[in-house]
Amino acid sequence: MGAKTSKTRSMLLDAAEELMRENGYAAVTSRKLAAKAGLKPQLVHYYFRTMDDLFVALFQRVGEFLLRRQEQVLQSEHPLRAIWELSNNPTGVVLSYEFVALANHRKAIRSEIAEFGERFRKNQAKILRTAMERSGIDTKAWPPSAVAAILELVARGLGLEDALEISGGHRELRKLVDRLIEELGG
Amino acid sequence: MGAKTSKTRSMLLDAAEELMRENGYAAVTSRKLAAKAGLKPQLVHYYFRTMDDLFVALFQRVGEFLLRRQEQVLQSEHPLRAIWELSNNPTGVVLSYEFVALANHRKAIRSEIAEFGERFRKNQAKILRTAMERSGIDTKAWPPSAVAAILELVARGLGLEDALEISGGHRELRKLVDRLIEELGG
DNA sequence: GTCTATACTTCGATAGAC
DNA sequence: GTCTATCGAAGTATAGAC
Repeated sequence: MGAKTSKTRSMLLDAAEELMRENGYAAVTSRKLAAKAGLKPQLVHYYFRTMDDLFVALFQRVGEFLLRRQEQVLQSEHPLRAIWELSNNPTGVVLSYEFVALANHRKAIRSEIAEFGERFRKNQAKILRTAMERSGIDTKAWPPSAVAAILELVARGLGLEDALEISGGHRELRKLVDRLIEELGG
Repeated sequence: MGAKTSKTRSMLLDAAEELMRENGYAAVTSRKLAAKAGLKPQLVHYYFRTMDDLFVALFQRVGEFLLRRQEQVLQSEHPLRAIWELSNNPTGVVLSYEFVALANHRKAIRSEIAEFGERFRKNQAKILRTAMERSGIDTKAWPPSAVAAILELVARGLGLEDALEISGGHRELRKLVDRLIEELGG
């Protein structure tokens, strides 16, 4: 079993991330992966016992990256807008839905995603509560955890529809969100 | 190439739908499909030239079903609640995200989904506009197409998170949605 | 019109060489 | 610690029998 610090290992994760984004999780096979990284297929199994292990390792890497980005949001001048843009980013959205599809039938991935999702949501709610109290919004009528969920789900959903080339209502929706963020954060 | 009316053909589609729901799109292979339906793998290719053709046929079947359900919503006593429940339904949500993942890298599926998505969104917006005007909501400040998008994205996102066993903010969110639907539709 | 025998490609994973 | 030779199972698809 290869070392976690190995350069080769992180090259494999890079290739896996790219393949997954471009061609979906089903395209992440030991052979295609190795071809992309210029390595032999068997090496994949040296660094990751099973393909599931590889997916879990990749998800953890992505998850840690997102949590670091989220901490930067806390220090941002416009936290609400930063939250929105973090979840709306199109390349991130496509990758995240690949993991979701994987999670639908692989328990190891599902529990990773669930754990990350709860943590991420909790942080968002905390950031939101501060911003809302500062703006004098009634946090009883609009619980920050619920608003955080709406904000994230809409941002991600919109990004996904962009990737799928669905655009109905998007112009109006973006304008509406802009206005609401302005009201909440201004 | 087999007849579209064939009993065997629709059995294959049934099995494909079930497999996709339970084990994800990658589990829909000619062999597994045939095993589930008690048939020979080669039969899959008799009724559907390629696996992509099968996915497209299945999506069209599901899409037509949903559009029929949507028409019933029009005649419902509580259209807003009916819209919400149509998109929030957990078994439907899981299947729909499998198709989304497929669409990320198969053009034939993507254009099917895009076409369906636009049609569905447009219908929702029409239902919503009627309901909102009846309740005296300002449809300039709240464009029905944007509200339709929010409603659908949140409903589907919430259903998805339920399937993934993420629950942060859900209780508060459902309560909030209940209240808003009440205000809009009461 | 319906189904099967068969080809041949690609898969994950292990056992063992360096 | 790093990488390779190799295996058996599973994948799609076609050519041809009934």
